[in-house]
Amino acid sequence: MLDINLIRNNPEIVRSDLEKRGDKEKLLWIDEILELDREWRKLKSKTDELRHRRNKVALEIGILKKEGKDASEKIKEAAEIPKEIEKLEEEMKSKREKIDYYLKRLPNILHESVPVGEENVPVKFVGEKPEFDFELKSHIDLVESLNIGDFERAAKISGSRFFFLKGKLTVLDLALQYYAMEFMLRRGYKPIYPPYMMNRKAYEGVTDLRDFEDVMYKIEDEDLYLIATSEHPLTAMYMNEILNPDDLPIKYCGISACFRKEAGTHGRETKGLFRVHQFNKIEQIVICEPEESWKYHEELLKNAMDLFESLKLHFRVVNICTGDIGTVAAKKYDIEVWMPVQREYREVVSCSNCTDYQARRLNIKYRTKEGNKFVHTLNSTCIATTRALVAILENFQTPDGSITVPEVLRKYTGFKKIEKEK
RNA sequence: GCCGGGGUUGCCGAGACUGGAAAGGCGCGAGCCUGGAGAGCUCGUUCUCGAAAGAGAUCAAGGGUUCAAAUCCCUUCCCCGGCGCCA
Repeated sequence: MLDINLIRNNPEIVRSDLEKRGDKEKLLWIDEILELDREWRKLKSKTDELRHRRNKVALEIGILKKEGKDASEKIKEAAEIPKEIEKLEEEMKSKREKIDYYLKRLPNILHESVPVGEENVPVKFVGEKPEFDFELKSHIDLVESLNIGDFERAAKISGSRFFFLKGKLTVLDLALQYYAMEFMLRRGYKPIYPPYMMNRKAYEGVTDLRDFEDVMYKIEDEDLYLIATSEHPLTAMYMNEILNPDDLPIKYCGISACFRKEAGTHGRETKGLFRVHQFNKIEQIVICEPEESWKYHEELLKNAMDLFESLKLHFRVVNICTGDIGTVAAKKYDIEVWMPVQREYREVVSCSNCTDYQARRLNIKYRTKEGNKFVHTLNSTCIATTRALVAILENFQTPDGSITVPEVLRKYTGFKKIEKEK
């Protein structure tokens, strides 16, 4: 959420940001917000005046009664005021609701380095594109031929985009999680398990409202939603708190399953592990003072890059453009791993600096000499196991159809190779 | 799920029965004092509107009663204790 004061005092900043995004609809909102805000403030000073009078009279009644004098005149006067207040309050409420509607939907102010347009800009390439002298199998074919997973039966009981992992592939998934957790632990990030469900109020603080409908699974008859990523509970956990600056930065390594509806992607990649309704993810979270957030944004990216480099996967980093960035992040990097079967770079990591956008919605502040200020929140994938598994299966396959386990994971799997299982 | 006790400002904590200006302490900040430090004293320490003076809001959340609610009534959430159920 944006600061209403920013729109009041520097509407041109907000306008030029929306122009950069090419969002003509929301551009029109600014004047409307300013007008509603003017009206709201007028009503506020009127109602405050009425309240002031009511409070004064009520106090006088108290004094008269204490002295044993007749207060019926004053009581009659005071009884009239609440009706007037109520009328004005209704008007104020409707203005406020309209302002909030717009405010909640206005996107964050972008960092100046965000590329304008529909093209993400590659900023870094790591490793070499691998060459293969045999015919490659897709990860789906590999899973099925090695009997290390089952898509058909998962579809039978749960629907498409669900999966069973079996045997050594299950072990590999857990090995990735443990390896990533330990990797982050060594870099000073505290491992943490969040609740897998969260209520609506907390959810609205962390996510884009349109995503909310397309992505979230709702629990029937409960005010609860399955988390789409541990970023959400781990950021929302400090809702309505004022943090001690000595406790900052907070660095977490979230470990959880993630649940996503993937509405609006019918027909695209309905089978396999790439786009699924449920997967495991190790996430990086930083909550820090505003002055430090750009430093930590680079740190989060570095952590994820180092991890993928240690797995010996070839990837590139892209700076996400205005057309793709969404409403919450001020700047976002993706890591895209080379998938040799599709001959494409595909997203495996998303690394965002949300600046004070989530903090303002969630009301998370920290104490400073100049008063309480909003913190900055950042998040990045460390590893989402299913997409990493796709990359590993396709990049580490051998001519005989087996899979070589990446060196760094062997200590956790206890085996070097995945061959056809019974 | 049932019974009982709770939720007050950054933290602790009084006020509730009997409605009438959110006590006191700690922490933090500014100032006075000091050769310096400490102690002591004074002021400040949430949000909103306002150029300011000032005003309003705020006692878990929401509603009700009342001229007036932290205080009385209702609903919901959360915490603690006991009982029940349970991997």
